[in-house]
This record gives sequence, C-alpha cells and structure tokens, in this order.
Amino acid sequence: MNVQLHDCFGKREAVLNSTLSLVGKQGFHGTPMSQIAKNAGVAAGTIYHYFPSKGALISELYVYVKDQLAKAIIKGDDPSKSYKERFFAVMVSQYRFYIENPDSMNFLEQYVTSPYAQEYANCDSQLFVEKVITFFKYGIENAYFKNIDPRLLAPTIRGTLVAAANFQLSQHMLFSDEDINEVISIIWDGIKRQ
Amino acid sequence: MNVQLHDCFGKREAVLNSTLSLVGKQGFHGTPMSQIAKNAGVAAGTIYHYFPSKGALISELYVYVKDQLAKAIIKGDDPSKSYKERFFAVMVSQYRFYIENPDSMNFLEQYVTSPYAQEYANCDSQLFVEKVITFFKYGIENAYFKNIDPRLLAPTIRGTLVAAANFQLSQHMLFSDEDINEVISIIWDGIKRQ
DNA sequence: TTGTACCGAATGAACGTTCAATTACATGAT
DNA sequence: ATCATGTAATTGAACGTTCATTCGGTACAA
Repeated sequence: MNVQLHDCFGKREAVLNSTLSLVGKQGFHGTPMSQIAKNAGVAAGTIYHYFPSKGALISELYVYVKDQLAKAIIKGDDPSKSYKERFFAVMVSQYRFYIENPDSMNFLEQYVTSPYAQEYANCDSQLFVEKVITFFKYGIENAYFKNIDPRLLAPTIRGTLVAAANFQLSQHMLFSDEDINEVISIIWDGIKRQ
Repeated sequence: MNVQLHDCFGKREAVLNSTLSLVGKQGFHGTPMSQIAKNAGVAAGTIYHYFPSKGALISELYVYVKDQLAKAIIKGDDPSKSYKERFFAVMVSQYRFYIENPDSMNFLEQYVTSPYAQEYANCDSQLFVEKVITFFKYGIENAYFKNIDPRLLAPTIRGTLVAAANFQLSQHMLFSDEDINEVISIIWDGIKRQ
C-alpha cells in the first residue's frame, strides 16, 4: 500500500501547489506540465485525471488562490470596529498574505495581465466577490470613499499593495508595522472622501 | 521592385511593432516567431538578422516602448508651471499614452510581471530614467510628496493609472477630462504631503 | 468484476533557430 | 553608362527540441 495515497492533501492539491510555486517563479509558459508533475510527485498523466487541460488547471488555480486570499482577508476583519479601522485591518491582512505567499502574489499578478484572464473571464472566487467586494461597495455607498466605480477601486488598491510587497520582497528588507501603515495611508488618503 | 522595401520605417521597426501588437494581445509565449514574421511582412530568418533571440527581441522592445512612453510624458511637461500642475500634466500624458496605445500598456504590464524582467533587469530606457524618475525624485526631495522611496512610488502610480486605463478600455467608455482628473487626484491625494 | 487512481513511455504538433541560397545595392574600375 | 565585385539584407525550408496530451497498462478497493 502506497503511503502517498494517504497524503491528507491528495494529489489534486499537490498539483495545484506545485503549479503555484513553479508558475510564480517561471511564468505560465516557462512551466511545462512535465515539471509540474515531477515537482508534485505525480506522473504527467495524473494531472489529466484531475484537470482537462493546462489552461483549465491555471484558471482553477486562480480561483483556489483567490479563495485563500479572501479567507486571509476575512480572518482579520472585526465588524464591530469603525469602517476606517476595518479598512486598515483588511489591507494589512492582504499585505501580509502577499509577503507570506509571494508565489501566490506573483501568480495572481501574472494571471490578471495574461490572456487566460480574458478566456476564463467569468471565473472568480465566489468567496472573494461576496466578502471583499461587498466590503468595498459598502464603503462607497456609505460615503467613506470618493464615488469611484468599485471595478476601478479594486485594481487600484491591489496595484499599490503589490508594489509595496514586491519592493519589500525584492529588497529583502523588513517593513515595520509603521511602514505598512504608511503604505496603506497612501491608499486611504487617495480614496477617502476628503 | 517591391514597394515594401521603401517603407520608411524599415524591417527592424516592422518587427518591433508586429511583436508589440501580437504580444499585447496574446502574451509572450502565445506569440510564435513565425507569426511575428508574417505579421511584420518579413521572413522568419530576417528577425534573426536584427535580434539574436526572441528574449533579446522582447527586452529591446521593452526599452523601445518605454522610450516612447517617456517622450509622450515629456512632451506635455512645462517646467515653468507649479509642481502640482506639472504632476497632473505628466499623469494625464501617461494616461493618454495608455489609452492611445493599449498594446504598449499591455506589453509593459506583462513584461514587468514576467521572468524576462528579472533576466534583463539592468536594461531600461535611459530617457525614462533621466527625465521621469528625476521628476519624481524632485517631488520627494522638495517635500511635495510623502517621504516614499521612489522605487515604491513609481509602481504605485503605474498601478492606479493602468487600472483606470484598463477599466476605460474594457468598458469601451469615454472618460471626460474631469474623470481623468479624479483618477489622478486619487494618486495625488495619496502621495502628497498632507 | 467493475471502477477509480495512477503511471510513464509514446505521439504528434508547434516552436525557436539555423543556414544555404538568392537578391539588392553601394563602390569603384573601365 | 556599363560592368565587376563585395557586402549586407532577405528568404523559407529544414532541423532538432520541447511541449501538451494521449493511451495502454498496473494496482487496488468495492
């Protein structure tokens, strides 16, 4: 009896995580299926037992990663606090997620700028849309923010956080809580109703 | 005698522009050299007369596009105006460039999030660094901006402008000058010294 | 026996790159 | 003007490799 079979994460998740770590470093097309398989400890054919094609694997991974991001964001949210405090907490959670999961960040960044994003445009994490987008919509409707289309708000925020996280990671430096707050202030000061 | 030969731009630029328009839509690896050649009206082998490899072609294109962006930005700058006015003018120029050259925007976005960017990290447009980066450094040193590392400032600004340009392009809508000013205000309010 | 999970060699298409051959053109001699 | 010569530009078929995907087979559980 093979121990691998009792791996509590299963081969499906092994493939997803293998893809995430390789694509994050090498890009979609720099990452062959054979390498994904080897890195996951499965045979090439096994991938096709779980995913119909490479494209489908990538777009399923997108939802998978976005789900994890949504969970990380929600975990830090306390609805009893003020909206501004909640906003800062949500941003800190997102920033932390990027720092702790640079492969996830790189993957998401590559995905949204790639042709995959258009091809599978209707696929997104339900959790993310329901919880996170709703949170920002609330901020707009209740006049905490300038009157910006939320579809514009989301990539703007992501852009700044990703820029900061990339900067921290590439410089191998540690941002203090104060530094992180300063970055989030850039976002907040930019979008809050003046 | 072939009329093509008298194309005042020459085949080298034809290859660059062909690559730009195809990679902007299909991504690096979705764009084979054969297609670049056909689209440029040259033979496959001709590309290798001007560029040693596909990777070198891509990274030369990056400098080429960044140069054009720098020129577009500089053209709208009037050093006799106030710094805030200059900042808004520079941002409007950059925004207009993205709207008028969506392929260039898509290409730049893909490039910075791709492994090419690391491989050819030392290559950038001299014009861009000298003129544009210098302009922002001046803003920081003279306390118009919060005290942010310029390496953090540049991607933050780009992120917001690209998000807005993408939004306008994908919705096939026209932003009024007022709308554009509002987007730039998000940036300005975020980074200006309060 | 039937079905599910898994394997990995085989397949065929697609790709980046090369190269021998051809053309275009500038230069200088006649 | 005409021709000879050398160099640069251009071609596209051919090459070798790599890749996503397929498929016949094994192992085990129900």
